[in-house]
Amino acid sequence: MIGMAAKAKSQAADGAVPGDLEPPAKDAALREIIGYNLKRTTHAVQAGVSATLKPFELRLLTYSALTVIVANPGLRQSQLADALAVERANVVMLVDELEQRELITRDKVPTDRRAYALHSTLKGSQLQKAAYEADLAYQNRLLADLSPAEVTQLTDSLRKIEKTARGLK
Amino acid sequence: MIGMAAKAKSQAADGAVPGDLEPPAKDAALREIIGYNLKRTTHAVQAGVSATLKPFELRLLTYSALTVIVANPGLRQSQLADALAVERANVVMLVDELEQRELITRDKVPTDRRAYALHSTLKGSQLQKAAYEADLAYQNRLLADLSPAEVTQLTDSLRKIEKTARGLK
DNA sequence: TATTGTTATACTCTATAACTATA
DNA sequence: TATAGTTATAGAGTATAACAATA
Repeated sequence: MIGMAAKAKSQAADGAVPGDLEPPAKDAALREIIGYNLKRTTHAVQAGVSATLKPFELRLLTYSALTVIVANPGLRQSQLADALAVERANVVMLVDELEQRELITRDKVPTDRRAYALHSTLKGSQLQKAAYEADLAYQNRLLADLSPAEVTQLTDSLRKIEKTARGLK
Repeated sequence: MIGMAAKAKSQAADGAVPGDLEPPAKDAALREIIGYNLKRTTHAVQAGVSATLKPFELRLLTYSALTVIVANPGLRQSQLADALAVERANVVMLVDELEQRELITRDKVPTDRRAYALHSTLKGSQLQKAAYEADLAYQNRLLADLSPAEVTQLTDSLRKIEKTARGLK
């Protein structure tokens, strides 16, 4: 909160008040900017997810990568990059980290000697499962104020926007 | 895209197929994770907004800060930090940058010699207005697939989630 | 020529801790 | 003591460019 008096709050709700020296609600100017709402919400959620993942020694990205690998055994690094919507170059150290922790293996592909096939180890699958359950529990708390229909609507809208954004690029 | 055959695509849509060697849809494993959908969408949108702001030589944060300052003349740096949902320390260089570009002024507050009151200059207001219009135009393209009701619902859901996330912290 | 993985580098956003000058 | 602004530092996520090996 921006620390304003109740008086200023009601003024802000009434719209512009000439000579109003108190600032209006903190994000009034950003309220209509969808990108900023997305950013604020994402940031707040990510802080929670990061905290949820901390006991598993996973970050957002390592968790996401591990989840994709568990669900898609044998995929290539470039496919993982696509799935995570980041550049190939940025998954290298990610995969290094998971491999060093023996959560995944990087296996040579006989038919294409440039490529690696990624597989989770048992340890990796187990860690992913535990982290995933913690994440889902966190999400349930996060979405407590939303009806199932609202959640569906939300993810639907997010995907539409993402698709449009990538298309515009 | 993860570069799969149409065959694999339809299999993925049908659910798990034993012995399926093709990876399923790229984000299938992440589909139910609201945090990841938020992140992906936000990232895609931010790339677009950044591109939109580039001609004005503004970044996401400098644009957001300038917008808040234009709408809230005289606010303090700590209030700006609150409005942007970042720590005080992180707005210092932001404000430095805007001040050096003569988009805002940092004025001493007579009643509190620790504080600065932030005001946009004419140049700053004009730049903000132009950038804001470009941003709104981009948003309109971004939200083209959504009905007004969906947009309202989306921002509503985002705020609910943000509030819950900050409350859980 | 195009693609897979890699290295190196840099930028943006953010947090934390410790400091100063006020209040 | 508490607050406003500051400095310094670190970490996370991402992009770009250039390269070797292979297709």
